[in-house]
This record gives sequence, structure tokens and C-alpha cells, in this order.
Amino acid sequence: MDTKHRILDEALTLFSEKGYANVFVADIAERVGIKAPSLYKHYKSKQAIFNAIVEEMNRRFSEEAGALRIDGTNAAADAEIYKHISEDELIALGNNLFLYFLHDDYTKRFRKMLTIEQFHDKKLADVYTKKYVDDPLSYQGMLLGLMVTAGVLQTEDVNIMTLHFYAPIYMLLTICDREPEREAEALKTMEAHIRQFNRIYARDEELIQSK
Amino acid sequence: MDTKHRILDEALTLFSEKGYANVFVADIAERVGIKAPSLYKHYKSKQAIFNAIVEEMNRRFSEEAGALRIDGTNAAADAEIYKHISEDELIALGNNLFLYFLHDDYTKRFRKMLTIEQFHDKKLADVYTKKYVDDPLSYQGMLLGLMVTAGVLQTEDVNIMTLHFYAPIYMLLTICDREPEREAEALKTMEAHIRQFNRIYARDEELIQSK
DNA sequence: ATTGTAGGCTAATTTGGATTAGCCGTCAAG
DNA sequence: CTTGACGGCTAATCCAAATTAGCCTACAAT
Repeated sequence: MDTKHRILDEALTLFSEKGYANVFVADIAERVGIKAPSLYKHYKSKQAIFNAIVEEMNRRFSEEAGALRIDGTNAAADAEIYKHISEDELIALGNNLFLYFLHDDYTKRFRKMLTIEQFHDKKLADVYTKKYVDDPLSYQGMLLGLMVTAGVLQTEDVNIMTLHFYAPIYMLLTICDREPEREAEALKTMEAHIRQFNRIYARDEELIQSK
Repeated sequence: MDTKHRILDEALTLFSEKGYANVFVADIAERVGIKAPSLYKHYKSKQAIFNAIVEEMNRRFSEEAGALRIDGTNAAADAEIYKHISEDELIALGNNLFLYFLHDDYTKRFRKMLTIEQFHDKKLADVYTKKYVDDPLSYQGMLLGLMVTAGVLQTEDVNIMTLHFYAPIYMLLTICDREPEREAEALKTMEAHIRQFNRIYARDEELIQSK
């Protein structure tokens, strides 16, 4: 009975590496440890496997909001901490987001699969943009907005500030998906990015005083 | 004789929309206006067509440096102008880069194809990163570096500044590839991004004076 | 005990799609 | 005017990969 789930798991791995069309049902079966025809006891077709993966992803999506927080465990409710956040905590926020997206096995495979398949189906394109663009921008925009309200950060346009925070992270992520050997370099760049982000957007007390 | 080239052109279009594995030789032939077997008078195999596309791209790559400049026609030699650049010119720089990447038909199709095929072949992954990450960062880093030297912009880390300039452009580009209907929105965001970039990194005379 | 169903296997079957064979018209070069 | 290579066509061929058929075992429920 667990086989049914293992099929999805192995199929996702293969789809994320080669793309749907280049994966053979027999490959999936082999990894699961059964023969190809036996797969059909669990799923009607290869396409049905793909669909099941997408459905499972939809179920998992709601669970992931936590990845965007500073320590990944606190509820978003205690937004209080964002009102007196330190640079190190901001780095932790970025690192957490980055490492979660990068290393969470399921997330990573699913993202790579979407990257490959995004142009085949408008729905997949929409999922991709929502999941890796709109949702992160929206959630982080909320957090950074809190910091602006609290006076920790300053800007005339929170949305663009959020773009400045997230776009480099996104770009580094796509680099690491493509070339995992650049991960260490990317992590360094990440930290330098956030430090400079903080320097740029932090309320500059000295400047304020001097005016 | 022109057929040979038209095959590459139509094949690239199809590969960029569906990915190599989902394109049939007969599809390519039909678009060219011939039958599938006739393709083999020009190319040994489907794979050979793909390879020829990649080779042609390599030839074209050197021509594209110009796209990264302000008006796309001046030689990089007159780097002088970057030493007293205005905000509008900076926006032109970003817009030019963005619109070239977005609309140049060949570039666009090739980029989409690479996006789909990047995980199939390490070489393609490397090409992608070089072309859409490292090269733009390097070239723009040079330009922005000039501006810093000239005192138009200020920063402690030109590379991160360049990342802050380019990463949002890159991200908007990938959005538009995926969802062309968001192009207008992306262009607005682009401009807001560059204005804020300029505001942030422009040498703040007032601040300098007041210290 | 019996039965039925879940899940596995081997051996077809089907099918789609790349490639090959072999023919034919055109046209430029001798 | 004839020949050969270029480029197109139709009709095979080939083959890999999805799917189906049909059988078998284990085991849970009645």
C-alpha cells in the first residue's frame, strides 16, 4: 500500500531530473522495485502519476508558509519580533528562506520539475509564478512592511524593497538548481546581499539626527 | 538551400515551446512546408538539428554585448557617458537590457529552450548560467563600476550592487517568459525598481555635505 | 475452509514516431 | 543533350515505450 506513494516519490525524482517525456514508466517501476506493468495496478497511466504528483503538491503547499520565517518554527502570529530585528536576524530570515527552498527535498524536486514543464501547460506556469514569485513576495512584503512600520527599515516603496530583498535570493536559487557546485559561493553572496540590503534600507539614525 | 536554415528556425520555435522530446520531426517539417523524410536531406537526425541550433547560438553570442548598453548602438568604447549618467539614462540601460532579452525573437526562443533543457545536459546548464547570469553581471558590473569610480553612484561592494540591479530584471524576465500577459506590469515594476535603485545608490550630496 | 481482492509477474499488443529505401523532377555544368 | 547532385515525395521499416491480458500468490474477511 505504501507502494502507491513510493511511485509518486520516485516519479517526481525522475521527472525533476529529466522531464516528463524523457522518463519511462519502466524507469519509475525499477526504482520502486517492481515491473512496469505492476504500476498500472496503482495508477491508470503515466499521465495519472504526473497528475497525482501535482495534486499532492497542492495539498502540501499550505504547510510551507513557515519556511519564510526567521526560525521556521514560531507562528507568524508573533510578528512582534520583526519590529526590533537585528541584521543577523535578517540574514537568518534570508538564509532560512534560501536553504529551505534549496534543500527541502520535496520542494526542490518539485521546483525543478515545474521549471522543466512550465511551458507545457499554462496551469503549471501559474503554479510556478505563484509559488516562487508572488507568494514569497507577498509574505516577505508583509514582514518587511512590519519592519518599516516599526521603523526598523525605511523606504518609499515596500514592494520594490521586497523585490530587492527577494529577487537576488530567487536568482541564486535558480543558479544552485542548475549548478549545485556553486552552492557555497551562492551562500556567501546571499549573506553579502542581505548585509548590503540592511545597510541600504536600515533607518539611518545618524542621517536622521543630522537633518 | 534556405530550407536548411528554415529548419533550424522552426525547430527552435517548437523546441522552445514544447521541449525537444515533445517535438516531432514531422512537426518541424510541416512548418517548413516539406515532409518529414525530406528533413533528412539536410540533417542526419533530430539530434543533429538540435546540435546545429546550439552551434548557431554560439556563433551569435559575441554579437549580443551591445544589448547591454544604453542605446544599443554606441560602442562600449565611449564609456565616458557612464560617468555623468542621469536617472533616465539608467532606466534606459535597464529597459534596453530587459526589452532586448524579452523581445529579441531568437534570444527569447533560445532562452526558453535552455530553460526547458537545462537539466538534461550539464553543458546547457553552463551556457544558461553564463549567458543569463555571469555575463550580464560581469558586463553591468563593469558599467556600474565606472559610475562608482566617476562618483555617480556609491557603494562598498560593486558586485552586490550589480546583483541588486540585475536580479530583479532577471526575475521579471523569467516571469514574462512564463506569463507574457504580465509584461506591462513587469515594465512598470522595472522602472520603479531602477528609480529606487538609483535613489538608493546615487551619491547623496546632501548626506555628504551634512557630515 | 473459501473466497475475493490487492498487488506482483511474464508475455503480448499497440502505437507513435524516427529513420531508411527508393523513386522522381529540376537544373547547372560539362 | 546528358548527367549527377540536390531536394522533394511515398511507402516501408524499425523500435522503443506505454499499455493490456492473463496468470499467480498471499492474505484478510466471512
